[in-house]
Amino acid sequence: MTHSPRKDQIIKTAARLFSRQGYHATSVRDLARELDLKGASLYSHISGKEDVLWHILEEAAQQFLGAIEPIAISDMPPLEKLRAAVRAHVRVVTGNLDAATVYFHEWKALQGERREQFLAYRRAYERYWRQIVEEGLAAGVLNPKADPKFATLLLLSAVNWLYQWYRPDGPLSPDEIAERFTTLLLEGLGTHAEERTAETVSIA
Amino acid sequence: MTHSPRKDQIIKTAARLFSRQGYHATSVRDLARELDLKGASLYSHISGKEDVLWHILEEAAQQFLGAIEPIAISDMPPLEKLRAAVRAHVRVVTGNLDAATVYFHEWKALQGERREQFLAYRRAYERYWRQIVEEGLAAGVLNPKADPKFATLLLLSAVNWLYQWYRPDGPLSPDEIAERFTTLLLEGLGTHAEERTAETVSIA
DNA sequence: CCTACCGATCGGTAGG
DNA sequence: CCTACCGATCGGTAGG
Repeated sequence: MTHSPRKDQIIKTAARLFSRQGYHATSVRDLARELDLKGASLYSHISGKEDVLWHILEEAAQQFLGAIEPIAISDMPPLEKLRAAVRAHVRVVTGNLDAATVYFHEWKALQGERREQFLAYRRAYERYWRQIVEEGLAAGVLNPKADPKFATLLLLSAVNWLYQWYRPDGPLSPDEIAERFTTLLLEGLGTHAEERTAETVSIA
Repeated sequence: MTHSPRKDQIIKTAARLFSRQGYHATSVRDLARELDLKGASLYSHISGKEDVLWHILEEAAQQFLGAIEPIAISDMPPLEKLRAAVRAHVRVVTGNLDAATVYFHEWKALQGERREQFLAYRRAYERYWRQIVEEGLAAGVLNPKADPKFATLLLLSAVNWLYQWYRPDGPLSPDEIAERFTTLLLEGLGTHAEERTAETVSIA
């Protein structure tokens, strides 16, 4: 976006405060104090408190969409798309942890048209995931027993929960986290002992 | 708990409002209006706004713990425990959707000791899940490549996200949702074509 | 359960 | 970017 450096700083600081205390629990004066100025002075840079929230949410939404879109419309093999999408999502969350937390937690504070706009962004994002899953099913590289809606939900659940537990000082890099999650999701938590035996027998 | 019917009604109504608008965005007068009385009248039943939040959160925490504990300490086979735990969790969420939403979203509004107490409940709950996963790994019924911490995280992500999309008027019953999730998580989203071939060959 | 009221704080504006 | 200020609303209390 084309903000002044000061406005960027305000938005970034607000994302930190909103992510920790929540939008409603953070006052305009809290935000101002963090920036070493008076509450009233903020209003030469912003038009209102919700305006700040909107900028955080919109930028986060653009990041998520901008990360997945090129993957979804590319001609990678479906399984590669899935891996790339998880990696992209994990990178956005880990690279913008405050904004991502606000994105998942605080959008309900939006009113009216902006709320609709935000939900449209989220639906568009989920649609890309759904597309990738359906391609994988059509290509026969995803479990044919998986309902597309449910499989998408499972993927989104896993990646969307990341902001709850990710810590930058943890032992795994974002890409390692993505890799492990994808592998676990694709291979499954089970050992498939019964299925495998049955299949081996039937093949033999 | 041993509340008066009126207090139960207050807590239930508060859970509905808190889950929709958030704790900080819901005023004591909003809550009173919903109960057809004046804001000040609430204070003969409650000792403060945070008190109401605490009751919602504590009851939700007790429900989650009360559901998983008997499963975790039972002598069911590990895979059955996992299925039962998912089913129990889904039942708690779907049967108390407002409280569950508050449980996941609004606990940050708690201050001091109650916040610590709440986090202790959540850690205890996650520990039960971890135990079940580790039993499954030890018994050889879970994918030996799965890191216990990661596998637990994946399970919790899937079940914890449920409150975000579950609607009581949806097509699937809670137990059907649990069943599909467990199957998908255990079998995995992939087809395992490569692995299966490799194993078949090595067995043969 | 009510009326009446409290001080504190809210988001935001005026004017410089 | 500041001081000074606004009306509205906040959670909560007193007293009945």
